[in-house]
Amino acid sequence: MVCLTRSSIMIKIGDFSKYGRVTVKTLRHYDEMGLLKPVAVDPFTGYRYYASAQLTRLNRILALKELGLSLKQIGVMLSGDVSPEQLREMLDKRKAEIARLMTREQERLALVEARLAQIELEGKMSEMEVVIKKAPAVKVASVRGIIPTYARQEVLWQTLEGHLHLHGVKPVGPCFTLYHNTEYTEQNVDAEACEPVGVDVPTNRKVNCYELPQLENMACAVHHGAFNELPAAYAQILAWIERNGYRVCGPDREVYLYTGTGKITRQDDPSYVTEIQIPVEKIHSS
Amino acid sequence: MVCLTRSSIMIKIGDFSKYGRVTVKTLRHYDEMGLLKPVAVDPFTGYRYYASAQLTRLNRILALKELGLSLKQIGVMLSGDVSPEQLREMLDKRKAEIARLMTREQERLALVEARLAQIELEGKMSEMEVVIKKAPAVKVASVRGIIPTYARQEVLWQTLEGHLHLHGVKPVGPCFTLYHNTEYTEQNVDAEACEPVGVDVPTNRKVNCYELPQLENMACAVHHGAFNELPAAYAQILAWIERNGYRVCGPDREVYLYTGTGKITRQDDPSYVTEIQIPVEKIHSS
DNA sequence: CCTTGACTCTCCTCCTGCGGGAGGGTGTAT
DNA sequence: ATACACCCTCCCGCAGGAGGAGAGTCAAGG
Repeated sequence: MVCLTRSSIMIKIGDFSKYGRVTVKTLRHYDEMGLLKPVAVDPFTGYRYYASAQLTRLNRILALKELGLSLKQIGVMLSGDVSPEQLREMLDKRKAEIARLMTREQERLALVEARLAQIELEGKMSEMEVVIKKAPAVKVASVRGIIPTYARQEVLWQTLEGHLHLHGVKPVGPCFTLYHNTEYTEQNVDAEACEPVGVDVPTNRKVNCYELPQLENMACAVHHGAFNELPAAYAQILAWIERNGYRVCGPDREVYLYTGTGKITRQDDPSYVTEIQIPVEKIHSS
Repeated sequence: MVCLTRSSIMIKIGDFSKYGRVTVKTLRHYDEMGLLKPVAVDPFTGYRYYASAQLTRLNRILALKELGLSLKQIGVMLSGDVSPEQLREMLDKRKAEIARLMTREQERLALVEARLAQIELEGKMSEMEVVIKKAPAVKVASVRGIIPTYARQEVLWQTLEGHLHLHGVKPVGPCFTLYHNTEYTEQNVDAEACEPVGVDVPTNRKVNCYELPQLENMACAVHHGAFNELPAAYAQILAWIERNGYRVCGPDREVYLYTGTGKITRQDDPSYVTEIQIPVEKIHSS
């Protein structure tokens, strides 16, 4: 059945796998990878024969695998031509990787717990999902001004689109409004109507053209419905931001993804689709 | 270039991928998985057309993916027929999984740091690898006794092998010695010579036959060299055990994987291969 | 109307570290 | 001679896409 000690110079793969506590499949895999070649292979039958001394190398492989290193990295480390400095470098890299993974899992844990808390509270999943995304840099033409209420943006848009039409420039993406108020207000809103453009647009007293820088962390959520429901949507996102340990760190955007014919005629069209994007940063909980 | 807002009821995959900040590949993948089907597919060209309202579902998917859930699980959750209780159960399971993963990574981090410390200290990798392995339950025939020194085990082995030969029983694996001393000693060693057997062997005053239970955590290392070098090997393993937060918790085994002709004639044959197995348990560092 | 360039489609392969199984040869003990 | 336990080499599958080949489509400008 199992080979005896005295014949151990030529161990068949099954016995070697028992001594090393790994599966036969694993040994064949390591052979194929070049990590652990049997001392002999019968040229006729293809049988692999191992020597007990190879358990040392097998253990080395397993020990490095315990550290979470890939088989390829292990192969490099065991290839022999690695200096202690290189070795230390690899382990340092691995250490940083583990640290990254840990913080990531930590965040996930927090997210899951926030979800669970919400389910306890409301008995269901939220109907609005908030996701952290990156906003790429974008060149915009814009008109900024103080408007009496959120609903009264027409003057900004008319100025902007007239200007673009005049210069024959077409937007290259959905338009959006930037809200510069740092506190919530119902009146005298500091708003900036923006159209993404592909080329520079001549500016004047009213119309600007510049590049919005890339933002790494935008809390984004899509609102599907009338504009007059947007405040409720904002409230939900802000609650999410607070629940998940973030803080608002800049002007938020309201991206108009679908507005019917393109002319905003009513505030209460239920088919409108708007994305709210709020730049946030992580609060460093010490 | 990019579709304008007013035509957004039929968004092509490229634009939709920009709005949702995912790759086109990902969208196609989700389509194939059945997670997010476009509202329309041109039957002639195969072009996928999305509606901006589908960003809601996309965000839901991304939010759940952030939690580390698999696409399959997400599919179940979004299928609609999941009660809040089931939902909570799934999240609870996920939470436990994250916790498991975290402790695992924690351990890995400790292992990596132990390695790094060792490299700092010795300037190279250890030449002996220690690995934690499971020892399966094994039925053995054995002879136990107090022997004057480690090297003087012949009497035990002669008794045991004579008995086995008498009953025509052959070992089914490499033999080993169990050392029962709880403290280190050079003299009057409490040793037990063991041969794994497949069937019950008649016992007598000297020879026992019983099943060694399975052990979950054995610190294992292979020594490749003469028996009189074994004390140094033990010292290394014990150092490893201490460095890595374990504690010895039972009698250790010395497994004779290769002993030349099978008759131990010399103590200093450099081709001997011996595995040292020390049962350990994790110290709960509070 | 035609071209051009940007999109889009459907395959196909690759990545990690093996596990499972098919189909077929080996070795040894009875 | 015949079991029966081993061993071999493919090949597929796993998660979540990335990368690319080869070919078809669409819209704008000349």
